[in-house]
Amino acid sequence: MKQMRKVDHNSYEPSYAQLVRIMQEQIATGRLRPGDRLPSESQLCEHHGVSRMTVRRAINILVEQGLVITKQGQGTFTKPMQFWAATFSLGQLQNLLSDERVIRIKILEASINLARGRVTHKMAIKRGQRILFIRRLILSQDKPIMYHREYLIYDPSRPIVESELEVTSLRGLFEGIGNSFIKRSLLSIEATVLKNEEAQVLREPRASAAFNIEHLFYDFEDQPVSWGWFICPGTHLRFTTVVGAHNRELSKA
Amino acid sequence: MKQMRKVDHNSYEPSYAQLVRIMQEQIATGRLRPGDRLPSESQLCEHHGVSRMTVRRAINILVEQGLVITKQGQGTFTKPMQFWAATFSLGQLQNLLSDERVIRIKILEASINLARGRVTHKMAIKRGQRILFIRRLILSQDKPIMYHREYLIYDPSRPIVESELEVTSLRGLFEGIGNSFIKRSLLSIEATVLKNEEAQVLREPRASAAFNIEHLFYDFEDQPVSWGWFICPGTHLRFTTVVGAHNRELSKA
DNA sequence: ATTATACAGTTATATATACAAGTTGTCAAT
DNA sequence: ATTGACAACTTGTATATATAACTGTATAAT
Repeated sequence: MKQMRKVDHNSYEPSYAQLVRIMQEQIATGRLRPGDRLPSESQLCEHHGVSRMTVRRAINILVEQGLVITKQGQGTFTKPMQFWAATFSLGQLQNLLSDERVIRIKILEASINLARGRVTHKMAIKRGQRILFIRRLILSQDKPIMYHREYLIYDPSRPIVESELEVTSLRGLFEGIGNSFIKRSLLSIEATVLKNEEAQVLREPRASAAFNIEHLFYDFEDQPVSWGWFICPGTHLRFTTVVGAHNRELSKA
Repeated sequence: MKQMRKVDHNSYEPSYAQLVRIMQEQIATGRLRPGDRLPSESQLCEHHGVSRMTVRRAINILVEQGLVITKQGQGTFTKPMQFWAATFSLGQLQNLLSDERVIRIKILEASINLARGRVTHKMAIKRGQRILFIRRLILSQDKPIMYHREYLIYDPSRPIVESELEVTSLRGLFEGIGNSFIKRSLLSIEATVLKNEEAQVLREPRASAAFNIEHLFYDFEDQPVSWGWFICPGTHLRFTTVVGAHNRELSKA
């Protein structure tokens, strides 16, 4: 406790945020080792000259970040690094479209088909019902980097169809995809090797590695409205993350 | 506001948790559409008969879940589904080792090599320095499901070496990996195709798809202690997630 | 020895209050 | 018409207080 920095009440940084940083520092430097008990909330109050609510707010943020756990009646303890807790964000896809590069979207096909096979099951429609099928190629500097195929419910009363076709930028595509008509989405990522058609379209070597990101969107009536896949060659994409004690941006919570 | 369920003060469920569920429900059912403004905090206080701090606690949880955003001076608004916000957890690897199945770990090699090439760079050691190299095969029901190769700092004063070798269960492997000596870890996932040796070891067809999970562990002195890869054939692994408005478990925050 | 009770210390929940800070609209003065 | 001052309303920060729930330990009764 002696060697712990104190909260500066004259700083512009809120007390709770300072407290979070101080505790993060204690953990990252190893002054608090995994399994150690933190000073109790009342001790922290006294040491830093803040109220208990402020201390609790800071601790809650640490809990949220996975650095500590609280046990009622016992105390608050630092957690060992949890390998399993690592998460990868799809947001890293956005790295592919750094703003300097020119992103274009080329519509390879837009046709109305009759549903059959897996589509009927996935989108909860009857066999033979009409359905819109779109194939898109996403280009960066006129080089293909992603291949998107998608089935859409064909319903003239829903404006989603027209807007989907007009999209010409990747950002626009995803804004269109995650638009106001969508309540939630199921996503899954698989590792695949490029099929012949995919390799040809993407101008990649046959049978090279790729991510397959499948998406299934539901509207507010819990009806599927879109089912599709992004094929991203492995040469362009890599998901990275850091897990454990380290300085991170402070999410206001 | 009229059709909103109220908090039950006689329930065992804390008020703030009830409030979170109620607001989640409002969003998921579409009574609150993306972009809509929530009732102000004071309105929610009055409607539910709770204090403002309780309302704020509930709203903070919704912010943390990515369902709403708050704008000082304006209000709190529901967010449209964010495609980019989707995250995939490594914890899904644990599905591979459902407890019914017998998980074994077979050490294929454990040798002391002289560092050269990328290893020296990644682990911040000098060329020619001695380094431990381990190859492991993770088996489920005696069928190979993962292939792990790892470089470890060779330092007799550190007990990590012996403990790493004794690991015989997958859970133990990861607990050993994420042990108290590790402060943080860099992880990255790539899509690859199996090389000949990998395919042979894993008894998979040549050139089939796989995930390559690379890890780089640091100790509390920020020195690398382990660098390695898990090769997971795509047939065994798939990462899934749900994004948007849906009922989720309530993380106490 | 076992069980029950009391107590101290801890986190969890909830309220009431005050002020700071940001946004928007109103209204008067220019 | 533009500007500026101000009021009204919003979320953000922080304190003070009270009570509940849980854990572990010490003590007393059986």
